[in-house]
Amino acid sequence: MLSHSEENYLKAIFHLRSNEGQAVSTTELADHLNTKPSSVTDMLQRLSSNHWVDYRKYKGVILSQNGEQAALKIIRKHRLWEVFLVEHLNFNWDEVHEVAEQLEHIQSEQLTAALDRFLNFPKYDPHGDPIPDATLQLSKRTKKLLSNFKREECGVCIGVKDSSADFLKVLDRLAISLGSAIQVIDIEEFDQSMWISVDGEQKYISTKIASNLYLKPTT
Amino acid sequence: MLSHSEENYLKAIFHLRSNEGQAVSTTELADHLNTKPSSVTDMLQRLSSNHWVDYRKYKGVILSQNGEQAALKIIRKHRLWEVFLVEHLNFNWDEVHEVAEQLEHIQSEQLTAALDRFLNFPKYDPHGDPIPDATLQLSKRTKKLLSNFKREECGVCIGVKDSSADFLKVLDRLAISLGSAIQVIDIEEFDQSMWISVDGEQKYISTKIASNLYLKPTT
DNA sequence: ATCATTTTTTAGATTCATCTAAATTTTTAT
DNA sequence: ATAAAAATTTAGATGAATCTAAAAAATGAT
Repeated sequence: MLSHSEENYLKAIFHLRSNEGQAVSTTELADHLNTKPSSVTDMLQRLSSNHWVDYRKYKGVILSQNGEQAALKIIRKHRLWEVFLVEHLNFNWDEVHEVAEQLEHIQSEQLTAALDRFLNFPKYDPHGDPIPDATLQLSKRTKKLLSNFKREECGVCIGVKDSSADFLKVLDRLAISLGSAIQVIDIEEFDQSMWISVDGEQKYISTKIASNLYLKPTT
Repeated sequence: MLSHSEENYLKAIFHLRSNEGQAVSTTELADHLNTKPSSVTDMLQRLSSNHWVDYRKYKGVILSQNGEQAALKIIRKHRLWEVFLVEHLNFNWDEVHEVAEQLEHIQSEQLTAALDRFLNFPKYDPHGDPIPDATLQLSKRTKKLLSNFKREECGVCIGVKDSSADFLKVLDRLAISLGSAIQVIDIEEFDQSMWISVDGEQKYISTKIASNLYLKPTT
């Protein structure tokens, strides 16, 4: 059984290892976990001796098979709880993280399964991040251009295709930023320009804007 | 901020101090918490130095004002989560405790308040124990004779008025015991004898039985 | 290629929560 | 009232998770 702290380390390694396969460095982990490199070294040696990670002195660390499964379980719980908090307890997006950080450590397979069912097996959390399913499979994060969305579809802004200053300026004026929750309200037949809601505010955007915004679908 | 362990001690002292005002002994606590008396002494000294309890060597411990408020907060969370687990995640009564023991330590006033609202401000948990409200007031535990229940009312068996062997024998035959969930299905006009459901099983009981069974209302 | 800088590890402490074993205090039974 | 038994506390250890300071290894700039 993993301690809270061990779980947090595994999760951090998972998140930092986005750059697939690359080992994560001691300092990176220390920064991410708000701790000191020496503490990280201690913990990595312990996690390594229990085969949760593959750690080599001075060379950094990657998750073992076991470690990755454990990390995915925690991420699954974290994201399920976020869905619960937002959809059923009316939390805002910025309020969920801290609480989900605590809830993700609750140990009960039964609880996780029941929560998943209660929430109707959601595929994405409120930030648009994919939720590992019961078998810990992460659905491919399908980043889609807003212009490919249909009416009613929801997503979260995760990036831009065109990153020119001009484009960023218009996004700023429209109050569209990383993390904005966007739903397509209607699409003009005439030119495919869109009526969308951005964090609850209705806006109108041109086709060119829509075809340069990447969203993660949340529906 | 209290640690998990400190919270568990406060809760244990609260529960054991049912015998109002009486100090709780080291051994009692050790038994209840599955730990050793020496560990209890250590913890009591620490809790005492932070004014959570009033502890005197060899004389036992009682909660301070602070300590009692803290204990009530934990109990409030525990019981709210039990309601959630049973009513929304389809847990059975015997399955909730272990998980609620974990959930009760989640720190978030916002979460507790939102959960309370989501559950529609329940007054009793699934075992019939009262849930402290937002101001930590415990509603008086109204133990009622089953014979005073109306149709549809629910309760949990918490004791008997007549404790003769004859009475206990008939209860045993009817599979009614401490903790049984009872709902009144119908009451015969003729003699006030009752059709009830006991843990889901329909039973018929005499007026005399009904007037010797104490229940805690859960509705 | 070597030396300065940066990163990482080791060594030694600290705090929390627990333990066992020994000492002390309280209770109880004669 | 006093001795035996029971309960409680103290003393000394341990393991987890952290820290600071010092030592060691890797990196990178000339």
